Amino acid sequence: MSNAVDIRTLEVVSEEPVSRQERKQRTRQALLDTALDLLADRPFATLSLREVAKGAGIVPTAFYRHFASMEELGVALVEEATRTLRGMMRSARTDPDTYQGMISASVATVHQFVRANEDHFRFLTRERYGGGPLARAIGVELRMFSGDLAIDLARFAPLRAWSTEDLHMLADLIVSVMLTTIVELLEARPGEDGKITGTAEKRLRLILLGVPHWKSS
Amino acid sequence: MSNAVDIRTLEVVSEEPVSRQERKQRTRQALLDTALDLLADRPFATLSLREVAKGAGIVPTAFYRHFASMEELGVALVEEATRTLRGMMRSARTDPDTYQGMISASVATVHQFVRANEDHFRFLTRERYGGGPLARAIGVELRMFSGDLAIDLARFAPLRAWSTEDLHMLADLIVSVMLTTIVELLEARPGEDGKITGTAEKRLRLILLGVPHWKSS
DNA sequence: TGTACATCAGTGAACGCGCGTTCACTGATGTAC
DNA sequence: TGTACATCAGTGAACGCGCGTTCACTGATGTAC
Repeated sequence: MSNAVDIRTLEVVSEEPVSRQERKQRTRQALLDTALDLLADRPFATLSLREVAKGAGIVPTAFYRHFASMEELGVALVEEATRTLRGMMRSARTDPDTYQGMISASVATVHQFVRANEDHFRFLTRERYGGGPLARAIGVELRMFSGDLAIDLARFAPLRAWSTEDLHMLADLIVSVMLTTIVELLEARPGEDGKITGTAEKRLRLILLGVPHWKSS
Repeated sequence: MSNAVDIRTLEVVSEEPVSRQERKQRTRQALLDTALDLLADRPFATLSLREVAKGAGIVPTAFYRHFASMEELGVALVEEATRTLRGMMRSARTDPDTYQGMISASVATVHQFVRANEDHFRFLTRERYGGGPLARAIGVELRMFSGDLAIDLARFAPLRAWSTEDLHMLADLIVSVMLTTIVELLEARPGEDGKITGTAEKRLRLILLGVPHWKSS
């Protein structure tokens, strides 16, 4: 857990001069990091401004130098976490030209990103259905994600003839499998990862098996 | 919204004698109903004992005559809501013998149950990923649900040869589509129901199209 | 380079409020005889 | 059927606590000349 005590120690040790702007940015990040830590086992709505400030090593009133409210911090967290999500999407878009290659590569990418950014994914999946403005912001982001995926899918030969609507249906279905997989990975006990990614691949394989036989109506 | 003021009025109007036991049961139900009302737009963790008691028309300290804590009330709510879920499962198990019949009947059942019990389904989907004991209790229930579905699926001719593991994979996939559909229905604007159930049917149809071509490894 | 002033991230006291929980109580319902 | 006692759902005062937010402030960093 990163808090301002650590940061101050670092500042003393490494003698670099730090501008006021940089210090402010570091405190802001400490607030975001503290919130993410606290979110490991509780929903966002239960976080208090005071405990986040305390964790970041500042007095509660100084919180307002960075965010007008906890909700504003929440929005910043959504932005941070969805940056990770977009990174994952970009990383998965290496289009090998077989289904099986695409499936296992995608699942491997999801696995790798989830393990490397558990707190971001936990936050996203937990707040996705939590209601309120954060859930709405995450919903918008996931719909963009799904839209991008639909565009990518349209390039695949077996899907060239599909209507836009059906492509979106397929993309949503794939996203939903991915989200289920992400939640399973986050809830997994150690050593279960292989089983979970294996099941995820099976699910995608089954879905894509139906594609050549699809008729829209 | 039901609260004790209404209840007392009713008691005065309808002159039936009410046993102490019955009165207690009614107050307990008023607490559950109040909580469910408040949960329409907030996660469970943000409810306070005091506001639930107030909504049910009792003083905060009387809350303890019914539940030892808010968490205990939450568990009771999960039980109430999953009773609705099990009712839906039972209702959907009318096994028509074609895929298309099964698909449209199941989706229609889900649609009908969601619209008739929006608050129960909103509670379940919202708390499913909210962390804590409620999320765990709901997770257990959904796994049972999926297990029952796997057993039902095993009776279908095209699935007789499938391994237990693959049947569970398929059942989980179907449950995940159903949950996605439920959330979409709860977030829908008026008039969108047809589009949502249509998409849900397409998703299930695509999945089941793959079934005859499935090979396990 | 040195001085005088402006900026502004962080401080600390103070506020009123709703919270969960304790406790001794009340009075209607239920039971034993 | 009538009386005396037990039960127990709901009451109301009181507590200490953490909350978000206000305000005037401090003192290091930044800027103008």
